[in-house]
Amino acid sequence: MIENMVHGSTTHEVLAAVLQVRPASDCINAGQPDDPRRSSDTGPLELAVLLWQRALDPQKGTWSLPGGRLGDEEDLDLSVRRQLAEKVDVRDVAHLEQLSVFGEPHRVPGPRTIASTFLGLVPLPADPTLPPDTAWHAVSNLPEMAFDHRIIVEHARTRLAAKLSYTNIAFALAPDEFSMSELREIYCAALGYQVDATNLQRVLSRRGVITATGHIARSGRSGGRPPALYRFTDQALRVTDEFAALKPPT
Amino acid sequence: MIENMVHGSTTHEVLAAVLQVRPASDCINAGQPDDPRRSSDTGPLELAVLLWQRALDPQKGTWSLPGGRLGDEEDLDLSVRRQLAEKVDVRDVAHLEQLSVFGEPHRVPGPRTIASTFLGLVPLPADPTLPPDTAWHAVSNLPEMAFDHRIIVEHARTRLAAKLSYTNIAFALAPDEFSMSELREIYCAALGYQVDATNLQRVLSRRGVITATGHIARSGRSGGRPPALYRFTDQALRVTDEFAALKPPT
DNA sequence: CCAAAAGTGTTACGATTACACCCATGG
DNA sequence: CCATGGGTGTAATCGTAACACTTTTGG
Repeated sequence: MIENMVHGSTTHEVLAAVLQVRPASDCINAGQPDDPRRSSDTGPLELAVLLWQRALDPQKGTWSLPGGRLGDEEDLDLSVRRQLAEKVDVRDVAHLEQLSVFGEPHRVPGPRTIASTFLGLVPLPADPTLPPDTAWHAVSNLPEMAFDHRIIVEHARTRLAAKLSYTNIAFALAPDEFSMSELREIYCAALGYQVDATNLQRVLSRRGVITATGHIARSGRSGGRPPALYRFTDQALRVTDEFAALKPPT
Repeated sequence: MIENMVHGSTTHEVLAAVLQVRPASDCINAGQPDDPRRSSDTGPLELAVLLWQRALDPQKGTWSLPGGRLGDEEDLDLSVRRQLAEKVDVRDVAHLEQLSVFGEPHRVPGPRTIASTFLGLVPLPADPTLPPDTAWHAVSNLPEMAFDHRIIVEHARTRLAAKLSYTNIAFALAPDEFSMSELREIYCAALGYQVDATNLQRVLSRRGVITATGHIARSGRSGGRPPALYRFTDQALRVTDEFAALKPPT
């Protein structure tokens, strides 16, 4: 590593908290096994983050966010996508947005490194094959993490929960087509509390966030009425309920 | 300027969009002179941003946000505060928060420079004496601006408007003590639309954002009942109404 | 026919907006 | 005593939460 501490010159890295709602059984240290009587066959869902384990010092053995040094002619977003593709073989990032910058002079050992952090979301059906040092971890039960990476994951979780409420950001977590029950479980996993499928349907429909496809799925092994399928109207982030209060006059 | 394009090494700057709600007459290019019959004696209020005019190329004559190169051992927030104090003599920043990072490789000429951008707020009574090349500009009527600085101001305005709705961020715009009419005008100026003082009172009181001081101001020259005075309960940012929808069960 | 899952409808509640009305002061 | 601004109260509206009830399927 080239040491280069000329005044005003710093190293810049990007770090991504890549989140996915996925079957808890596929995560390391999943949270408490919840409600055993569940609809889908895949087991309970859990909000998970992608981490790799450091094989070398500093902080050998702790878990880190994927990312790395920004290329000379590289845009920040593209750098994140490149590093996710190269280092952990993840190419299905449906949404990527900036979180904050971490710039404390000694946040990591060695030359001063400023980190731009990102939230990335991977939709449910995708299950990329990961390198051996890489794994999904339940956000509710994080391992010992390197440097300031734990805070970044917390930021990501908070941002996701907030945007689930006032944007269509769940498009980046859900499959193309889904039943309201499936979508409900995704919301429950991401938010960490129970959401009612009926009301979720009404809220998202009135805002135009989801659209019925007209397709009907087959009912599961245990019977039950076959569910109607929906899709997200847009595949890019859209704010749907901007103001919590003090709305502009109509 | 030291050219230093060693791989991975970049220059880092901070840029601040410093906003204040202030008498429109003190701003360059204030918006349309609104409603002439107004309460206060200072004239209509306007949301303004602090800019300095470039005396040299590149982009000579255009207006820039205050900021500059990050110091070697300097935290980002402190760097912003230092540069505001040194370069434009502003020390009354009541609130400072990160906006996004701009990292396109050629966003400015010369060596690659990544900019961390910030929103700063200055409360109303403060009126720092500015250097001659520096002035407040109405956000509704920005001059020709350098590089990507106009976008940054737009981000700042959007962020402020959003947070006025679900946080106590107005503490950083208002004086220590104020009547509801005064606060109403601040909200109107910052949001760009009419807000009702009665309802503003109720919303902010119920949330505990403002507290009555018990003091009563004197009525103005044109008579009228003397207004009760209030203050913000907290002098730091607090989220008061987190979820727009999909609230967690009680 | 019964259990399970999905969908529909109704009610209740909370928060905000809009607006009419009363209060206090200066001229 | 009247114009001006400040404060209080109430009704209307909107959106969501909660929950009971109906529909459709598999065993």
